[in-house]
Parts: sequence; structure tokens; C-alpha cells
Amino acid sequence: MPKDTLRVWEKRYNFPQPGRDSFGERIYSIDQVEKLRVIKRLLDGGHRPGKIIGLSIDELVKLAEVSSAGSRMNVAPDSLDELNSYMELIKRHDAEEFRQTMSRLALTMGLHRFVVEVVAPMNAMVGDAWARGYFEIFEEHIYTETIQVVLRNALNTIPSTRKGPRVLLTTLPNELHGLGLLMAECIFSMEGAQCISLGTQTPIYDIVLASRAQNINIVALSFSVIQSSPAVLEAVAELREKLPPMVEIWCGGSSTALRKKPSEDFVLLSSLESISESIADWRLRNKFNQN
Amino acid sequence: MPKDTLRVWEKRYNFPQPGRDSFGERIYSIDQVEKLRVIKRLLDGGHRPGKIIGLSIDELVKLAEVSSAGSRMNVAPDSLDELNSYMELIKRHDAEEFRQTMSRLALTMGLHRFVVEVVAPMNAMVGDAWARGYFEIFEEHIYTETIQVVLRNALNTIPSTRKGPRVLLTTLPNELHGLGLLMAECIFSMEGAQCISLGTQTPIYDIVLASRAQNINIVALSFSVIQSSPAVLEAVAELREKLPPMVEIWCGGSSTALRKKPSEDFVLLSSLESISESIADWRLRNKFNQN
DNA sequence: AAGTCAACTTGTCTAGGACAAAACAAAGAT
DNA sequence: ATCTTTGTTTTGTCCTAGACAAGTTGACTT
Repeated sequence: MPKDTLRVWEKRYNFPQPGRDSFGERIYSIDQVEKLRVIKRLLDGGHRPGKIIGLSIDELVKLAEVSSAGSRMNVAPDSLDELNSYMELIKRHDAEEFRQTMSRLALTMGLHRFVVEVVAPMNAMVGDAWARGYFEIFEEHIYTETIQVVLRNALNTIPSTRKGPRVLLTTLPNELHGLGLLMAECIFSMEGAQCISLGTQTPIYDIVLASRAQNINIVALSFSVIQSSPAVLEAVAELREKLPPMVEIWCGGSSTALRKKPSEDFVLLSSLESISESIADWRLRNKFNQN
Repeated sequence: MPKDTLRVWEKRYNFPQPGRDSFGERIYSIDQVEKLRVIKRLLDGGHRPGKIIGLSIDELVKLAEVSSAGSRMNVAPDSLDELNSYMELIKRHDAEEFRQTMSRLALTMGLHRFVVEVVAPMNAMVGDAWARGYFEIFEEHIYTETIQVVLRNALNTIPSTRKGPRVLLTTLPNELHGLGLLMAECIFSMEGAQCISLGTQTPIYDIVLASRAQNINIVALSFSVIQSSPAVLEAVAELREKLPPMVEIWCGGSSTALRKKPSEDFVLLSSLESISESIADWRLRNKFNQN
């Protein structure tokens, strides 16, 4: 959370009101940090500072529950119990058991369904649990690390191909959520695409360079909620301008900015499932000039 | 590079002197950014801003070459040619070939030697090449991602054990260099330790919680050069204080801060090889109370 | 050669102010 | 009734300028 923002909130809304140490520097109490965490979460969800910053921590948590309920709608109620039982494994700190369970699930369900039906909703649940203080940071870390190991392991078993579209996966600077990227890579690979991942935080200019050097057909970008709307759209527009017209830009993730208005600049991947459709679509469009 | 620092440099050393856009906001030219990159690298190497900031870009690059020569000394000259040929693969953008070469090497050399004799020196070379502008950011990303895939893949093949020390691997906040952590995890695992990685950037308090929850014997921290000396030592001291005395802290990485003076707070892993020795040492010390 | 202290260097915090752009609300047009 | 347009408020980030603790250097002393 930017320092400037905290300072200006302090002046405008009288929150947070940090104590001062012996040198006059701000010290934020645990309570304040906790409240800030929930506020941050709500802001990502579209609320406005002026409206919510005065509320008590309890009211904020209640608001957060209402807001997050919507994102969980698309999960079948009976599988929710199942997902919760996996969350319990982490909470019980049975990391090894959790890893084995996830590996097994990935094998039995198939990677595609595992990513869409287990990992995606669990991400949301873990994020929620963390914001509300149910989860410690280290538990979230263990979750992320475990899922990463399982997904990368699964990726290794997919035979590489030379036929599908060449897809460059990355995120823009300031976006360091690598798990979303990895999930996308799984789906893309399952659809027979040739994936080249750059990891997170690639500057626009370097995406252009990389797509040229690697003969890329599709640049796939992942966004989490963190980014401010205009910055995202502006960056994508800039990338579109600098990229050859034949190279497509596909954007996915939970960022609300992308969904606002349809743009000619990029293909919107509204969900993980839509990757499959978009790939099929791309194949139709490019069936002649494909090698 | 912190905004405050850039501003105060501007006032004190008259560099950088950014242009201004129509709103009076700073715009840094490519040249300035490039010079800043080299300066940053030199600062990490122990130089002082006041001494080097006035030098021209050429003089700075020369200085950087002298400084980095030392770190490459411990590589046999004939294997240097070999390493350079791998670098060429990346520069030629033959990512697939590079990946296969690395996988093959890891198998033939064995993971331990691969990490120590190939990955570690190549990390330094890539960092160098990048700072001098030989490497684009995206090439560095491809390198990092590829090595990560190879190492994680290799890690998967190591059978897990229930006998060795339980090691928690992570970095402190502000340290997001994940590759060093992964390399350490490889060595630890080869030595029969039970590794639990939290990924990068775990707050001190959460390291304590995690080590309790996971029954940890050793907390292993990885440091790159980026961190300022006192902050690192202070953080380790704080961790030492909050951790039960039986849990050991082992620190490794290229940070110069650690090497300054021996401390009772932690075990210094001066190189990747010393992990093996320290593990053997630990086993001796704990052969009675081990399960 | 090694320890001590003063002077210098350096990064990061403080304060308050300004302002563009996003978000909202209300009035107007199709 | 829904969509566009306009004016108003909200909000984040940048600006200037100054202060100061901690780190480093170098001369002096033992």
C-alpha cells in the first residue's frame, strides 16, 4: 500500500492514525493493519475509500463476505464441502497430505478440470480467508507453493508439440501473481499450444522483443485484481500498438478493468474455460497459413 | 530504485537530470536509465554513490568489469567456454535447445554438480550481461524460467525421506530472488533433508509460525546482493530472538552483509557446497535426539 | 598495527500542497 | 425507459524542501 496514499488518507479520513516512535516516524498498530487489509480487499472489489473507510472492522468484514459471495456462485454447492476439506488440510498444517491430495486430484480429474474446478475456486477461497485473518501469510505461501509444484509437475507430463499456436505467457510490470499465469499455461498446453512463459513482470518493450525472437502468434497476459483500471487498459493499448498486427493479445484474469468495455485491442478470456474456445477459434482462422 | 533516492541524487550530484513532461513530471531518458542500471550494480558491489555517480557510462562499465571479474575466478577457465556456449543459446533465442541442454546436463552431471558448477556461475554471468546491456530483460526472464523448470523437474525425481532434518526455506520480505532459493532446495534435498519451501518474501513472524507448525529443525534463508547490510542483520537477529533456540538459522547467498562478522545468531553458508558440510555437521550434533 | 572519535555521506522519512484523471450524479437527448 | 453528455466530487500520485539517524571514512592516538 503506497506510502503517499496512507498519508493522504490520514489527513482526509482521519484513518489510519498511526502512533509515532521516538523519532517521530509512523507506527501502525496491528488493528490498523488488519483494517487496512480488509479495506484493500474491498477496494479491489470496487468499493470506494470515502464510503467504507469510516466503517468499523466488523462492518467491513461483513461487507467483504457479501462481495465475495458472488464470486463463489459458480461453484457447485456439494463440491464446496470438498474444497473446504482441502482448506482444512492446510489449516491443520498437513502440507504433505495436502500435496499428495492435490497430485492425486490432478491425475484423476485431469489437469483441465483440476485447474478449473479446484485450483481456481480455491485461490479465491484462500485469498478470502487471508483477508479475513483466518489464514496466516505462511499458510497462504504453503498453499501457493504446493499448487505450483503440482501444476509444474503436471505440465512436465504433457508432451510438447510443434503444431499449435506459439503462445507467450507473462504479466505486465507490477503484477506478480504467478499462479494465474501457471494455470493459464496448463490450459494452453492441454489445448496443444506451444507455451513460452516469461514469468511475471515483463516490460512492454520486452514482450515485443520476445514475441519477435520466439515467433509468437499469441501474447497471453494475466491480470489479478490489484491493478488500477486505466493503467491496465493503457498498457495493453500500448502493447497492441507496438506489436505486429498478426500477433494477437489475449487477456485473462480477475481484473475488472478488462471487462468494462469490449476492445479491439485484445481478446478477452472471461474465464479459464474460454481459453479452449478461443484456441479452437484461432485454429479455424489460421488453418491455412499454419505450418 | 526508490523515488526518494533519485530525487536526492538529482539535488546532490546533479544526476540524473530528467526532462519534464507537460505536467512537470520527471521523464528519464534511456541513457539515464542505462547509467542508473550500471550504478545500481556497482552499489550492490560495495561502491559508494558519491564516488562513481559522476563517472561516464564507459568508465562505469569498465569498473563493473573489474568488480565482477573477482566473482568469476572460481570457475575453471575451460568450463567458462562451455558456459559461454550455453549463454549463446539464449542469445540466439533457441529456448527449446537451451532447455534440453540444461536438462541433459542436470542428468549427466548429477543435480548437485549441475547446480554448483553450471547454474550458480551462469546466474552471475546473466546478471552481468544484463547490467551491461548485452542481455535484454526478456532473455533474462527466459533464462530464469528455464532453469526453474529444470530444477523443479529434477527436484521431483528425488524420493522424499522421513529421516533428515526438516528444513524451512524462504527469503525475507523485499527479497524476491526465487532462483537462489530453488538452488538451495536442490542441494538440501540431495543431502536427504526434508524441505518445506515457502517461496519468497515471508515476514519474520510468519517464519516463526511456520517453523512451529511444520516442526522445523533448520530455517534456511537466501539473500541476494540487493539488501542493505544493517537491515539484513537486524532482521536475522529479530528472527533469532523469536525462534526457539533449538531451531537453527542458516543463511546463504551472495549478500556481502552476512560475511562481515561472524555472528552467533546464524550459521553462514558461504557457498552452495558448504550446505553439504553443514548438514553432515548437523547430523553429527543431532544423532541422538533424531527420530 | 589496532582502537577512538569527529566529520562527512547517504538513504529515507517528515510536512503540506497541487492537480489530473476516475467516479459519480444530474440533466438532457434519443 | 435507456443512453449520452455535462458538471462536480473524489482520489491517488506527484511535487518541493528540509531534517536526521545510521553508515562510512580518515586522521589521530595508544
